[in-house]
Order: sequence, then C-alpha cells, then structure tokens
Amino acid sequence: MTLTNNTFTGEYAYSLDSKGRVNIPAKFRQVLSEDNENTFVIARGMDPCIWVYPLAQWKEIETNLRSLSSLSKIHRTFVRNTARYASPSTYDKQGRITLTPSLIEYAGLEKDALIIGMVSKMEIWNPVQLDKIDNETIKIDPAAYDELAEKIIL
Amino acid sequence: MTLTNNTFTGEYAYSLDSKGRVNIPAKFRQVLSEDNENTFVIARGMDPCIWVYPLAQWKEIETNLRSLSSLSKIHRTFVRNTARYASPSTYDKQGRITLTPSLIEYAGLEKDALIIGMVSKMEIWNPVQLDKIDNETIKIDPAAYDELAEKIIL
DNA sequence: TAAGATTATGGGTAGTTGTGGGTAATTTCC
DNA sequence: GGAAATTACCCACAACTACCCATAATCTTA
Repeated sequence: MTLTNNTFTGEYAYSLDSKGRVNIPAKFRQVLSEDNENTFVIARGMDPCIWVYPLAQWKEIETNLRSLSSLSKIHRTFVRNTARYASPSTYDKQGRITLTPSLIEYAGLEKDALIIGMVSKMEIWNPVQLDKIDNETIKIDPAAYDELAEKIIL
Repeated sequence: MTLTNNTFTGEYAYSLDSKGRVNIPAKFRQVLSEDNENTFVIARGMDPCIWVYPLAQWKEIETNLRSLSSLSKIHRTFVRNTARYASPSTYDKQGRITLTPSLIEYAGLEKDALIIGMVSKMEIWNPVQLDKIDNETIKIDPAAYDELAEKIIL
C-alpha cells in the first residue's frame, strides 16, 4: 500500500509516558519523505491540541514568517505567538517524539494521547477534550458548511 | 536534528546572574552558522524587551540603515534610536552572553529571563512584562490577525 | 495456527546543558 | 603610575536530555 507522501489520515490511540514521549503512528512515518530528516515541528494548535508538522512543511511557514517586518506591531505579535511555542523534535529509534511541558499543558494531555491525521499535518489531543469539542461542532452554522461546499468537493 | 540555519523557535526560561549574563539556548547555538563568529548583537526591541540578532543578520540591517537618507528627520531619528543601544556580545564557553546595564533596565529584567525564538532573531523578556503584553494583544484587530494567519500558515 | 517481524511502552546511562563562583587580565580614574 | 573596579576567561557541580537496550503486545505471512 503506497499512499501519497506526507499525507496523514486516520486516528490512533497512544499513551504519553513519564518523559513526555508519544509514538508517531508507523504509517505516518512510512509516508514521510526523506527531506523531513525524521523530524517534526510541534506547535500550539488553534484548538486546544498540539499541531505536528513535517519539518519541510514547517520550513515553508518559517519562510513566510521571515517576510514579516518587525516594524509592524501586529506582525511582531503574530511571529511571537507562532514561533514561541514551536519546537522541532526528531523521533527516536522507537519512533517517538518528545513533547515540551508547555505544549503538554496547553493540550491538557495526561496519560492518553489521540493522534489524528489532518492531511498535511497531525493533531495530538486529550481524547476527553476532543469529545467535548466534537459535541460543540454539531452546533456549527449549516450556512458555513454550504459556503465550504463551494470550495471542497466531497 | 538539523533545523534551518540561523532560525530560532521556542521559549526558554533562564536566569540572569549577578554579572548580567544569560544563557543562549543550546539549540539556538547549534543552528548558528560559522560566519556569526559566536557573536550576537543585542539591541532595544520595539516592545519592552531585548532583541538579539546573530552578527551576520545584524550586518544586513546595518547595510539597510546606511541606505536611509539623513535628509529625512524620521530617518535620522530611526537610525539613531536603532544604532544607539546596539552592542555586540560574544558568548563564553558556557554559552552565555553579557547584557549591558542599559538594556537590562530597558527590558525591566530582574532574576528571570524568558528567551523567545522569533525566527530570524530572539527576544529576551521579563516574564511578568510579557504576560502584560500578552493580555493587551487581545485588543489587536482580530480580523487583521486572522487574515495574516491565513496568509502565512498555508 | 505458529513463527517471525514489526510495533508500542518502559526504564537505565552517559553525555550535555544550565548555573554559580573564582581568578587573572584589562580598563578606568584619581 | 598605581589602586580600584570592571571585564573576560576558566573550573566545578547538579539537573536534565538524548540515546540505547529490553520486553510486551500486535500484526504478517507461510
């Protein structure tokens, strides 16, 4: 089964160990292209979860961030909020990355960690927290979905 | 784990010692290219913090400053305020740079120093002061912020 | 189904990193 | 020119992290 490079789908349940390590699903590692150097960049998600980018993907974001001049306050704030919580993590021989205490706290992670493929990146959730968000999602304005329908063909 | 050269991300809590020294995060030192000669240039940030540039990066800024005509009052003021408080600092065997009393005072630094990767430079903050700024950030135009996010984070 | 391979999880150890302080060289000032 | 103060360089220890190995669980394949 040869899936597209650097494309992540599916849901995996792992545990966070006492040293702050979580496994990266073997299937995700298998589709990683060489230029990612076995490395991911973990960052704060927009929801209370951790975003995990393949290194190459993150580098593109970095390039965009570099183009923002620090003379603008909103630029400074944006760069700070984005870069501040981002940190690279190479997976070990067992296929685990180490999360930072700051991100573990942000995502409210305890023993269980749910990893979700988000196509170009992945998310790490506390399963309990995700359930909560899922229930709220039902309340999303149907009109918003209609608007989306014009952009995405399902 | 080889991240892009001269690119800084993440947040690190260190302490300022009695001699005005702070550690430069090991990860930041590792990605420094040779031509920086283990040297940074520290300067006043636009926010109440210290900006720390790799030497090579600062040299580019100097070039840009030179191109600003002194005929304009705004230019003169800008160049003066930028150059005035800038000073180079080479890190010692333990990886620490020495800050100037003037900059320590400007950033309101005491015992704790928070170092933040800002991609092409880093910032040194008094954590208390940064918290304050963070709270003010909420007042930033959310629409402009979202627009930026959409443009930068693919 | 059984054997081998792969995957998930836990823990030990050596090397690295952060922090404090000491000493010699350099600069400043009277 | 010499004393005091400042700066640059060095050493030492404690805490932490990256790397390695071991074992258990799961999947693959013959």
